Amino acid sequence: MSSQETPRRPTIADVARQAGVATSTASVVFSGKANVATATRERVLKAAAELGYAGPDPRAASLRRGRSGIVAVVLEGHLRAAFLDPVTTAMMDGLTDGLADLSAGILLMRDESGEEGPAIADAPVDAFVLIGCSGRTKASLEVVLGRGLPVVVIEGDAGETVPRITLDNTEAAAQVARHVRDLGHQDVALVTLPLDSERERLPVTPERVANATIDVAVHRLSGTRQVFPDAPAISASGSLIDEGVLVGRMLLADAEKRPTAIIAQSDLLAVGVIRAAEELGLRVPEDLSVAGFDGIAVDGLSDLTLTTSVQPAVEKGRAAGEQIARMLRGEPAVTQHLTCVFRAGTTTARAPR
Amino acid sequence: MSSQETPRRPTIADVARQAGVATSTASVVFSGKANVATATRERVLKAAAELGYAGPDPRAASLRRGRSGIVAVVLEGHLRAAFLDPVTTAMMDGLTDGLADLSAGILLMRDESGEEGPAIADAPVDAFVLIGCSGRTKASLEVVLGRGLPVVVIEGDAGETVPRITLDNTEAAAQVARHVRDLGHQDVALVTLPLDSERERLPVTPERVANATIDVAVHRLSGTRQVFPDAPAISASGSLIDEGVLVGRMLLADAEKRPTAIIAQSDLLAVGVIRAAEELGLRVPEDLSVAGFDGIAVDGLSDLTLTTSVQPAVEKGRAAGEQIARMLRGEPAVTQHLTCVFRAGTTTARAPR
DNA sequence: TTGTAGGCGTTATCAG
DNA sequence: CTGATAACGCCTACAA
Repeated sequence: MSSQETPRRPTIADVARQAGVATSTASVVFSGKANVATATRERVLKAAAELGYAGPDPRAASLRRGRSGIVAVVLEGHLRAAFLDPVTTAMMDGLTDGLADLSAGILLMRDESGEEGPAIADAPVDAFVLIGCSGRTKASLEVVLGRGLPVVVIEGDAGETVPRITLDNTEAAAQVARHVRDLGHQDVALVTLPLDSERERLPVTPERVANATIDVAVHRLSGTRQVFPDAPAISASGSLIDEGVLVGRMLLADAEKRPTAIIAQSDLLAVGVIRAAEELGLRVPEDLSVAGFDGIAVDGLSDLTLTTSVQPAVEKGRAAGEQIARMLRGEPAVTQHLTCVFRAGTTTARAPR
Repeated sequence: MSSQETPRRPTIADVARQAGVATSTASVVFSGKANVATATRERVLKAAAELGYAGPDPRAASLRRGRSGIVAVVLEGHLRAAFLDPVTTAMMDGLTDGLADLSAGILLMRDESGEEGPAIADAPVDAFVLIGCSGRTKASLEVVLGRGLPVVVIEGDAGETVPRITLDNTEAAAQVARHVRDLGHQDVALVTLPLDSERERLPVTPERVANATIDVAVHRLSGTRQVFPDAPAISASGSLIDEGVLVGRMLLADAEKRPTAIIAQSDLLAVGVIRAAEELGLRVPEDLSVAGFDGIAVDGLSDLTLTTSVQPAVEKGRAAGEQIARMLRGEPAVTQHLTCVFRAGTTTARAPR
């Protein structure tokens, strides 16, 4: 009789049978939802060990419970690019915290325009976090809303009905600009984040701003322009140190009409600008003041402290996680507006005269 | 009669009823597994639209199919730290490629010692990729193997039975060292990666090496020591530019017995060392030769090209993804040994005499 | 081409 | 505290 072939994995029913209890009892032993007599529990555990049963199949449990314990994070563009950005990683960090109560996992997805993998349309997740909702991401939002799953949008233009996490980019940028102005600077140049998916390294023109799709860049720019309406600006092709170096060189090339201060829309860009300045033998901040945005810990800027606006990157993630948690509990989610904090560093000083 | 309250989401059965077809037919319409008369399909789709049915519930589908379409990636330590490392991000990139055939999602997890979230023990995933299997990660490996799921370990000490992706760290490091030796250097100092989870910035002693838990550091060190058995070494507390600066200062502090070359175990550390040298007014490579490891594109090293060993970071990820794909197809997976390629750059030169 | 039936492995409910 | 039973929502032979 021992010739029965059973290559299939044991189920909780097998365990229960082996232990001489009901499946429901065995189930409770594993879920811990109710009290079980110690003797019974031991019997079940022993049976499980004998059969090599490693606990309930999560897929079946998901179906039954209606929850998979996974939250999808939809990023724009290649995953690699996303993780190159310290702000994004910090945010992910906060997200894991905010989701901690749910002890939910994070499923990474990019919002590919959809031709190939079904991906976001049928991922077994309980909720979605969309990051930077611009253009194509809106299509993703449609799909998600169609599925009727909870969704939170971080720093994206998603409409009033969707709970969002927003930042006071405009005001924070204005604050940085005021600091620079108060130091006496009048010749100021700007380095912006990419304005659209083209990501071209180009002078910023009113037309380009009008057609821009990346809100963060537009908002920060408008804040800065409140103070320096006519400051020349160049858009970087990404938030990278090397980009900052390239744009910095462009802005500092002409020794005649060199600005006395450069305001960048990200700390990485600012560091690049500083490096470009050093290349040219300019001292920061004596000859050139440089300000950034984000307030991340930039690796490789040994001694200087960057003047910047510190954005609550971790907090953004945490807030999103908390809203998701609320929605999954059936409570209404709310849009949360977070604010940046200005930090005066050692990279800005009074304008040389 | 319209007073019926149905707050529950429609199922495929509801759609089928509404369309006047069998559930199986409706199912096929969505899965596309078989041919359906165009008219019928349209009817089903219309019914779905009317009911607001957004496609099959992925949880139910997973159970039925026995696949969730998700692969877990287990990282050591905080996600933030993991993604600060360019090698890791590159690897993730490759992984997404390698997994592309499966159009599987990537579930990020950290291998926390387990007290809290069930996490890895019951995530609804089809397979696992463990990265850097040191110490606590081994516990994770146990759990995964217990679940009987396919698993691949990248650069970790997991035993012969587990398919792994490995790197010839020892030989590659030896190669870098030989290059430096062939340039005539005799006073050489080393900067290693952290040796253990303590991550202390300390001189490397034989005792510390004996107790080291991070294989990568040990292997690279042993390769270098094949050529420079007595070179003094300091372990960094992480693979960061700023760490390289700190350790660089330590190694270069004493102008009397300053090394003529420094070999770092990562490119980021090497860049830091270069920066430390510049601070001291040393020219690289004229006064000091510096070599790294990894061959990543370091953001912010404008003109120099680092002498280094280029590791196939992206390929590591892709290889892991491919092995996972094979295992899920039922084919046997194999351990894959990848090799680094030495690259002579402009940061090393003949030893000054 | 379409319909019917059974089960994937759990867990919630409720009765004992 | 334990046990029986009914879903959870879908997929896939197999039959018509």
